[in-house]
Amino acid sequence: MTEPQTPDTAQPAGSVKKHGRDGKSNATIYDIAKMAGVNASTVSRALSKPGRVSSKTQKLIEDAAAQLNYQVNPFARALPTGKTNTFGLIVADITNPTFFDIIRGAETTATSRDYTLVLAESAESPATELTAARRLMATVDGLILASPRMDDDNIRALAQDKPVVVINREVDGVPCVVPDVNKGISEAVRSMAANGHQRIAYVAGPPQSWMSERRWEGVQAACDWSRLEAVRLESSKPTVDGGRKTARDVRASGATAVMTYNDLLAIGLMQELQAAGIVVPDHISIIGFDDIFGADFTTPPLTTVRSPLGECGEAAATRLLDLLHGSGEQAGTLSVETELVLRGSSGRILPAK
Amino acid sequence: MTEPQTPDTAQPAGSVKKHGRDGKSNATIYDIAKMAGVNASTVSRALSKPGRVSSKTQKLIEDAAAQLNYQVNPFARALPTGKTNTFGLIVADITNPTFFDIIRGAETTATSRDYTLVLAESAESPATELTAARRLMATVDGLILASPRMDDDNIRALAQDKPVVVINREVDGVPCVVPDVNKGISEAVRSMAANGHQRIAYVAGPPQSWMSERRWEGVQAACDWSRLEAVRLESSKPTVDGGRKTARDVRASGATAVMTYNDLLAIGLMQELQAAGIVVPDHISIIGFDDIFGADFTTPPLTTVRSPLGECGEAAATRLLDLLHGSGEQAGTLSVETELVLRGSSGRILPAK
DNA sequence: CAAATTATGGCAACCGGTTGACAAAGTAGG
DNA sequence: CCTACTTTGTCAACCGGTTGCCATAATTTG
Repeated sequence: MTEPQTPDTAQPAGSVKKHGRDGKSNATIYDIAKMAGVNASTVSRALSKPGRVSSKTQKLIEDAAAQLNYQVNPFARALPTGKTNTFGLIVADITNPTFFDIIRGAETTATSRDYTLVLAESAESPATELTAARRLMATVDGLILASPRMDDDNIRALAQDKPVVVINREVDGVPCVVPDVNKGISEAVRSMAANGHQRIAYVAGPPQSWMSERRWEGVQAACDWSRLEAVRLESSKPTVDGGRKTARDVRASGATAVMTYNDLLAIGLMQELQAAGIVVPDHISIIGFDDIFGADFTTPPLTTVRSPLGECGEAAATRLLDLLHGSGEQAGTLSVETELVLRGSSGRILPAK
Repeated sequence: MTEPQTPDTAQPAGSVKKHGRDGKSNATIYDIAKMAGVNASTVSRALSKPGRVSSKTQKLIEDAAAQLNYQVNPFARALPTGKTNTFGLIVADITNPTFFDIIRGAETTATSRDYTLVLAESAESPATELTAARRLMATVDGLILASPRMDDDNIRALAQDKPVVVINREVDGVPCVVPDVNKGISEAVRSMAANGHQRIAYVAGPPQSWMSERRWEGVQAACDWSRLEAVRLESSKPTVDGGRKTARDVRASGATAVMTYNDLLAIGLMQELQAAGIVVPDHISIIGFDDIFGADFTTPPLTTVRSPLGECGEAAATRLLDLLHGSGEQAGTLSVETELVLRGSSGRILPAK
């Protein structure tokens, strides 16, 4: 359908030659074999199995290859071996800055280990995500799922097929890389306790977000420990706009400090509160999560619990690569530390006047 | 070297079976052929050439395929055809938010047309960029270069091989998608003229940036037209930090309004000026370029000349896909409009006191 | 110096599709 | 009813590597 039929007359005689094919097309191992006077299989071995051929034929072949500017055809190689030197990364939302660093971390690691990164997005939809994953599965050696939205079962099913590493969520039986929120949260809560806050609100993220629950649990636990009161509020969407819409609930909650599921919510909330004349942090403290790009653009700059997202991306890619090369653990969760980044949006509350 | 030798004893008898291969491996067209009682080539035709086989065998085959949960092997298909349904996107810096919309635009378009996007980064280095491009060339049907740093000649050489589309730069003989800065700039300059500014500074970007020069030319032209004075300043790096460092020069320049090569510079500059007690926009107006994510997080929010980056990504991908399918222009530049986004960082200057 | 090993290269099958050439079957036209 | 023209499906070659098996050459050992 989408593929236009190519009528036999498509290639006008000796007309302008466009892409590829023209003359010095790509050299194959057969060309090298001919030039070096050996068999193609010898060339194949010389080029992939070190030590399998004598050093002088090796040199002969390498010279010929260099001269012909040879490059392996990845498809021809992938066909018999099934290996593509490629892995996939699926993120929930490409424009969400949370994923910027994850992508970069994964890309850097991939390139440095001579792998290619294929990127796909799920647009926050479990169904799209599954489709994308299935599609990628065919062409990659392994898959990284960052903040996946699909069922645990689906993830496990995928992991059955090829190595899969999950970021930002824990799935039984699948290797995961997850920021351990507790350290960062307890630092944050202690800081708030020290500043005299007594009642802390947590603005939750999407209901299907595993991480949002962990953060809420962390906040509750830390508040318990510091003998503060924790209240939970919901948000419509984990975006700046969603954050604005929570302002009303936040004020109604009577909390003097707010932690939000992510920085986007925090920024939106702060904008809305400031627009209503509320001074941050004098009247209310705001703390986000993740320390995304732009978190310090605000006035005051946002205090936040940083997750080392770049590291997560790297770690996940490294783990996946290890898995592909036979080393590395089969499953289990790798924790990375979080920490409080203290900026201007949190502090001591001003005595009510 | 990196590939661990697999000793013959690698597969311990009937041990734990891991990924793939185990039993219900992937079905091939041969399996379908057997099941449907036809030849494999008939299956191939039924599945790709619509109308080439009778409707009843078609149905027979489709049923069998569905039952076997068949999926084409992309490599097997790519080998004879050379088509991979994949294209590459190389950006200068993955963490630069400028590129995120481009990436998303390209990814969305790719997915919607059933293509897969492969992402690579050049880390702002022409050499790395070229390497990445060469590497990708082997596995993709075409390539998009966003703000490429390499020579025009290298780009043309790549374009010789497979379709290439360039974003944010004009290269002779290669299809390009470039925001036309003039409209946005003249809106910006007129706005400043109307607000009584007389002397406008432009903070330039990296010397090898094609776009930075266009913007400078645009600023000059617009200032000429409005009879304002334009002065040019240099920056060390096009980042927030680089922006901070230009604050001194900006103050020394005597300009009351500043346009910067990009939003990052503008944000850094604004932070530094504010830290020195200068009020934006009362004492100085600041206007950025691009309208990146986070440009409205600042206080005051940043006025900026928006480039529709998402559209650029989409347009580039669309153009590339058209090229791949035989339609579409061979070369030439597609302009997309820019516009002024008026926010709080620019305005009337306060009479010096 | 012959026999036993080992290092090296060649042969051919295979990975899973695609496609040109052709034969068999079906449909029309005379 | 027979020839001419379409359909529809089969055959076989091919894309460019990889790899098990075997034969020969080189080297070691007795």
